[in-house]
Amino acid sequence: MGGVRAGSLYGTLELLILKGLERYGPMHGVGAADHIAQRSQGLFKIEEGSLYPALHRLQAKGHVTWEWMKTEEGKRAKYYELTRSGRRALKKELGSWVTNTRAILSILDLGLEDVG
Amino acid sequence: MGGVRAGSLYGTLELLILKGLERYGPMHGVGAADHIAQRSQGLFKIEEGSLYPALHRLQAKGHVTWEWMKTEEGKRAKYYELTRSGRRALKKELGSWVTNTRAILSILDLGLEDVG
DNA sequence: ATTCTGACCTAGGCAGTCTATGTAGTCCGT
DNA sequence: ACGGACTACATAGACTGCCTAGGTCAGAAT
Repeated sequence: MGGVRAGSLYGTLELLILKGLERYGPMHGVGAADHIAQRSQGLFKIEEGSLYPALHRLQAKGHVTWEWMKTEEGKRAKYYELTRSGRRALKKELGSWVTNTRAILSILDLGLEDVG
Repeated sequence: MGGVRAGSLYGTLELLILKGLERYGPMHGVGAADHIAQRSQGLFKIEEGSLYPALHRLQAKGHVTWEWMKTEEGKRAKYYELTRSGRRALKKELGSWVTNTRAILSILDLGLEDVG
């Protein structure tokens, strides 16, 4: 059943979404969540109650914009795109995440080989 | 002033405390927090309002026990010690943390060299 | 004795995720 | 054309965990 209460990524969801938009260009909400699920091999299943509020926060901060478009199956969906500010935020938050993770690794007395 | 709102370690505080107890044996609350601050080079400053509730949760789960003792300066303090169940929990949560972190690394398209 | 300090405690706030539920647009079979 | 199924979006309320901002109490220092 894999799949973890994604409390495990508390605080990193916005970062993961931004990264997805950078890698693949405009995506709709469900697409972004799917991307996260796939890249994590199904470990993180983002629920809609987490997903949409996160997208709305990103938009409120000006990190993304959106427009209605059609999916490949012809359904209408909001396609989100990174803004310049979003790219800046991505870079910055990526840096923080790495710094924090490095610190936790050190506290846990783990080396890279344990994570890789 | 370095020091990050430790929201950055949301969900990992109990794990970090357990690890400290494993490494150094019985410690009191402030000692555990100091250990985390030191190993993270001052990045994580655990506030008392986070620290004590976390210790109480660990105790409620049976992962630690405590007894009153004296610090080197002669002050009384609760010294916490890992229980068997605590060691098991440590091992398990360590594994989860590594798994989750690995997944996030993959989503962020980062390699070990970026974290190490 | 009084003050100071270190360790402990807790209520209430807040942010982010989840559960549960609801809505609207599009497709498809009949 | 209509009904039903499906997809994407949306949101209220619960819950968890860290923080702020108070406070208590024992022992040391003066």
